[in-house]
Amino acid sequence: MAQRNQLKFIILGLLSENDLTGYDITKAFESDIGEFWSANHSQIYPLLKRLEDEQLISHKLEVVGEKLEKKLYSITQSGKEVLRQWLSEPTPELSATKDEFILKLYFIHTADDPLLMPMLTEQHQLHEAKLHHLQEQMAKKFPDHTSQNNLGHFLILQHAIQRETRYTAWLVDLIEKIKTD
Amino acid sequence: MAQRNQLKFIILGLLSENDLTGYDITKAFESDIGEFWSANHSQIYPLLKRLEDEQLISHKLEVVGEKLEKKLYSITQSGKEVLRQWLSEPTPELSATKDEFILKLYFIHTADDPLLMPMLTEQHQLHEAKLHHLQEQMAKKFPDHTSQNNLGHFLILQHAIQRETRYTAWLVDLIEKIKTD
DNA sequence: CTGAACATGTAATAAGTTACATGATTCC
DNA sequence: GGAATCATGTAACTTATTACATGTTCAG
Repeated sequence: MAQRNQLKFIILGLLSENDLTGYDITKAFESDIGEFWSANHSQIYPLLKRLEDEQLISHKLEVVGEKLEKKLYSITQSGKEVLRQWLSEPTPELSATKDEFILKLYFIHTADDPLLMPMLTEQHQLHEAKLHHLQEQMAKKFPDHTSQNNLGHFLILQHAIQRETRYTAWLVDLIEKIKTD
Repeated sequence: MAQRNQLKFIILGLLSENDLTGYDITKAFESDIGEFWSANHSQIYPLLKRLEDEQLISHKLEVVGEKLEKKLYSITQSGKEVLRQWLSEPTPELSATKDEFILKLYFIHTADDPLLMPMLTEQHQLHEAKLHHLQEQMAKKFPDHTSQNNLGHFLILQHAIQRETRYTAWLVDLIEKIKTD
């Protein structure tokens, strides 16, 4: 997808919370934010340079040990404004979901197709695992069931848990129905 | 996204049901399949050529009126095999959802942020409209509430309706909760 | 001392969007 | 006759993935 550079805003958003290195940002996509967005380091490092050229962020060097230099990035005032502008803009596009399993399902025409049941059980396992993972994240990040200063993060976890609960239940129903055919 | 060419399989899948022109395929992404995938004609026409080079599809010319030539594409035996192979492969990747609103929400930290409520009401409208649209589609495509020879299409519509119902309910809850704060 | 994790980059390629470009047919 | 829709293509650019490439630090 060549959509209008959402990654740029994610980086600004993350830097608005903490100063981070490119590596830290890469890691963020493997945990927290990875629940609902992805990016590789090979995309992140060049973009950090570009954002610095645009003066939305700046960096200072931190030396670790003998010689390893880390670039610790901070958001600038201008960067904060760009971030806030993005947040305040309408978000009128409901992008297509692009779930490969759903795509495949579209091309299964009858309940007796031998490919159907394996597909359903595979997805059931995957979504149940995802659900458990999300529930663990929720328990870990919000142990007292309140959002504190992280309302957004709390809400999207809650939302994702609801989504996966619903997805899993749909698959279970379907598996039952097709079994008893 | 440079994911492993799902569009290729969508085209093969569509052509396995009917012979179609590039224009027909483009239109399919604006209706049916557009609920859960998107593609532009500028991506479709070159890919049709490539798939023909790979001998997965072939075309014959149909002349309409005086001189307009349409290319009506058909799937080949080899194409059918490639499609079936794709369908039978595991689908172990739960791709990140990439919902821009969810992304923005992540960076809203407190319930009293003035940006929050407008975001929620905007999304509520969008998702409610989407839900209605899906319900209409369902009523139109499956008026007798059975899937006939289109199980897959029926199921993904059902799934999408459940998803949007859940999404809308979550937003309504949230709006209520924040209002009475 | 060694392997895992930290840390940063580039290159090649693929996928996707937006804009440019043209012409025919059908319906009113 | 004119507008909407049908029909097909290319060009320029951006975004994203995979692979290549290198070196440091820390924990056991």
